[in-house]
Amino acid sequence: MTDLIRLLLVDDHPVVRQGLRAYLQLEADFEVVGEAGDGEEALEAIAASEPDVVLLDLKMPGVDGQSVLERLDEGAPRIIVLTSATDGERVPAAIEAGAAGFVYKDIDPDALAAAIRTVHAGQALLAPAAMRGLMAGGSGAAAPSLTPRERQVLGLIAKGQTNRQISRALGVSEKTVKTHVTNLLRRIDAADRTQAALWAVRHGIG
Amino acid sequence: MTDLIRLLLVDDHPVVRQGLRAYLQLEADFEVVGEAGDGEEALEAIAASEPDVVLLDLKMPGVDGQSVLERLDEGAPRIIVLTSATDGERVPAAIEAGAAGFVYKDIDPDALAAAIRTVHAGQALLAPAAMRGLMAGGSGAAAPSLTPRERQVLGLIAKGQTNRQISRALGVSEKTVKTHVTNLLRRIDAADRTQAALWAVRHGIG
DNA sequence: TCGGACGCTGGTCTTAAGACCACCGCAGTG
DNA sequence: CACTGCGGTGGTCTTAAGACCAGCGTCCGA
Repeated sequence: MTDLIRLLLVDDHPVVRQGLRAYLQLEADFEVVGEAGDGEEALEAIAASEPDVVLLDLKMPGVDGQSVLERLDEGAPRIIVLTSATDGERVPAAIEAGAAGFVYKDIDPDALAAAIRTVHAGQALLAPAAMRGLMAGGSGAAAPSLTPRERQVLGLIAKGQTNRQISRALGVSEKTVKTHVTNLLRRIDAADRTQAALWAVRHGIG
Repeated sequence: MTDLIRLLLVDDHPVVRQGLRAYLQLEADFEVVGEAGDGEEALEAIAASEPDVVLLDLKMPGVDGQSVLERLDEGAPRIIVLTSATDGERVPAAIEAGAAGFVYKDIDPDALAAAIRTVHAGQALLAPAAMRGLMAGGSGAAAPSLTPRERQVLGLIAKGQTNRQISRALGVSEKTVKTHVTNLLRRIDAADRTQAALWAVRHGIG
């Protein structure tokens, strides 16, 4: 095997990185060239070690995975997003920001190795069926489709505020707040403010 | 070294278990006698392999860590709860249910080994300062003050369900659900279901 | 036995929430 | 110019939500 795939592991939990390294070192065509515990370190490590493929956790303190994706240039390594079942909602935005695909953290080692090789070969990863609906609707239903004001109102809903409280906070009438609420509920396909608040939490709003 | 500490690793992410095993196998006085990916497996593995110390993740699908703690008997192994910075709110309830202490998942290997030995020797782990306030007030304001049914209803609120939907899911009248909602709102000091849902998310319910 | 906790249910009432109708002004675009 | 998007506001109406009154039966501990 002459074509080594250079890997960088980015996750804030050392045990995750250690576990990944333990798996990946067993593959003859992989070389783990570095690790990073947050986005800042990741950017430095990418520049320093020039990996081919980065396994990137999105949810990290400080500079997170999404920020890393957004700061990478054209000639950057391929990115596989590591996610867990409860964090899947961040994935569409990450894909849109340039990630080549994603895997669940509970993936078995053979599948992970295959994913890495697939991505390294320039192909896209096939999303699990359970994620396709989310990704199909994801870009359309994701936070960017909210107007700035709607997003602001949503953020306050996600802090548990009533319409009246929000109207006072923003210096507008309660009627205006209700309008924004009605509009944003339709956009994010939520039936009520409780669902909207939960949606906001999952999308890192508020 | 004649006194081996038998360890069981419980976490739904294989990479975490693999990483932990990689660390812990380096310690001469530790023996990793098993792994489990959820609470059910954990209970079986505890019975089968009789570990001295269990490293237990609280947040797992199906039977979770808290349930494991609640099902263990008096003569059970010592439990160290694995948590991340964002899941700290579950810790007080876990301690109350019998865990000997907790460590963050980003702990370094030496500190983890020391924690295991401390717990095995029958001592309690010292909580980091950042957690003391939470634990001091934790027992009073934490989830255990909710009745089992209230907790269940709260879990469904935190999934965005209406009272009617919850009544159908639980096979009770909507009136009953409203009663539980009224009661739980008062207990967790929330003004409405949206705040309750957010509270639930923060406390790892639902 | 009694009292409290728990789960269940009914009734009455108020109100916040949200849908859907309408309109305005401003800015940008074809 | 006409149209769209955005932010703002008013009106009407329905209903889900939640507070607070009541009651029942079961279980458990003092």
